[in-house]
Amino acid sequence: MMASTAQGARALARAQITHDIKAIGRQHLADYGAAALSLRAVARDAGMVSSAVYRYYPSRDNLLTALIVDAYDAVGAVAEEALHATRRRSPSSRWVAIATNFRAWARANQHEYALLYGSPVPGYAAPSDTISPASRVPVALLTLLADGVERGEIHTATEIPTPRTVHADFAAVRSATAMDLPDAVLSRGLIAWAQLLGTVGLELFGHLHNVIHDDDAFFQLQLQRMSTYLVAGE
Amino acid sequence: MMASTAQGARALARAQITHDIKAIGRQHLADYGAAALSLRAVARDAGMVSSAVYRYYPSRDNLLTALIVDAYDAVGAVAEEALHATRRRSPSSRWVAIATNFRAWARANQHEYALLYGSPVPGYAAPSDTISPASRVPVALLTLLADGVERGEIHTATEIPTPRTVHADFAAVRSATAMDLPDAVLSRGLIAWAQLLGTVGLELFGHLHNVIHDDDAFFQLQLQRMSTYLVAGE
DNA sequence: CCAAATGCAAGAGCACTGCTCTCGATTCTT
DNA sequence: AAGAATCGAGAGCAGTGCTCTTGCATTTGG
Repeated sequence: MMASTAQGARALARAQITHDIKAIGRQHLADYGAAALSLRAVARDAGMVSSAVYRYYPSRDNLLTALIVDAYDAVGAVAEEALHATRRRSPSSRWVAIATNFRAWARANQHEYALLYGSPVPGYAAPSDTISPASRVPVALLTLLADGVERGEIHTATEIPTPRTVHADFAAVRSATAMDLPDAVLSRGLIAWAQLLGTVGLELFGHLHNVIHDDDAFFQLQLQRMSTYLVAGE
Repeated sequence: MMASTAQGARALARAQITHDIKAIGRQHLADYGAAALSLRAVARDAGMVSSAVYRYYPSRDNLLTALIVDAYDAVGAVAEEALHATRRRSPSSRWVAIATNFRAWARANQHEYALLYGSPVPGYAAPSDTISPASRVPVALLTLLADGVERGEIHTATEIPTPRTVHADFAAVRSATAMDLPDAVLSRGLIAWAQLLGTVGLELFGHLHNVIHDDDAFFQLQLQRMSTYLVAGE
């Protein structure tokens, strides 16, 4: 009933154990993947019986959600770091920085990446507390674009008309983020975001096996093309 | 020991039952997703005990592989159909046709799509008999591009230099497919392919929820932009 | 044409999973 | 100090993939 800190020794122990279980779960996730995440195995590693874990996480999906939130925050932090470190650079090089960091995180945390951006685990519905951390990377991209628009470094003309319904959705994004992003820029931004997810997915999920051997150089090339398109349009 | 057709009545029954099990498995896959595909449940639906199924599919992963191959062939056929139906049209409208068909198939077969292009099921290594059906959609894209290059309808100039290692990989694709596709075109083709996978993934896996409401119009818009970029470059 | 070899379905069983419930023991609150 | 809340452990249920044995049916060879 006390949600705050520094309660009794019991509350402290509870916080510690809750954290430990999550850490072990994260290790299992990294080692064996989400589908192989077993509460019983985590319990064994934590030195307790499986039913005891249920005192801390009411279900396996609940633990998975905690890990998902952490992963979104981790990759979001990585993207934001690149965003801020490149404050004075051109929009295209900022996108290169963000995307490069994003891919590096994905390669270093393959199972987490699959959990976030691959197929959702069946029967699992992402709870609402995941949507805020999940939007950190997209927001970083939008910030980069808004900065670029403000400085006049991004092509904003609309060669292709935006359908009315999509225009309304884009307007909602503008008001929700308080960023001034023309339809064409939002459209290209979502193209770049989808292209990044697609390229990283192709690489990580093995679809480029025996086709592309120098993954680093290939990614860099594609990213260079895409970042040019992102700022200049076609 | 007889692999050919029309052997005894027993061999016929075996082929029939093998087919039936796969059909039930496909139904379960469509209904509940790959991770929930249970050999025991399939056996129940087939009216036999679980151990009997092992006479036809030596493991769950083996059945899954059969379903994956079928799914790749199904989506490959859909892409090729669009390719051939648009033989005389412009490259960009051909890509629109292929991508539209691809997305329609993905929406109608969400769990299959997740199985093919989402995160790979953990512990499962795609056997080599999946790579040929898996390449049907990419090959359709390459064919479209090669046709366009031959007719001079695709921008082939190279504004961005291709790294040596990637150039070698691209050259291997050229010789393997016997298609004359300049580096720049291959690079843009892989951008379009990744963008398609990314956009469909974003939509199907719920990442555009509460952001984009008119999925059809949005997809069409993005596709229009991308197909223009694909043929014209930036 | 009958006997041996083979194919098959069924059942039991092993080790694992998520999850629930009960039962003492510890800890916190009053 | 007494009562209430919390905790870890254990047993148990229903489910999973997979293996092995057992008995029956079919196919094949002499």
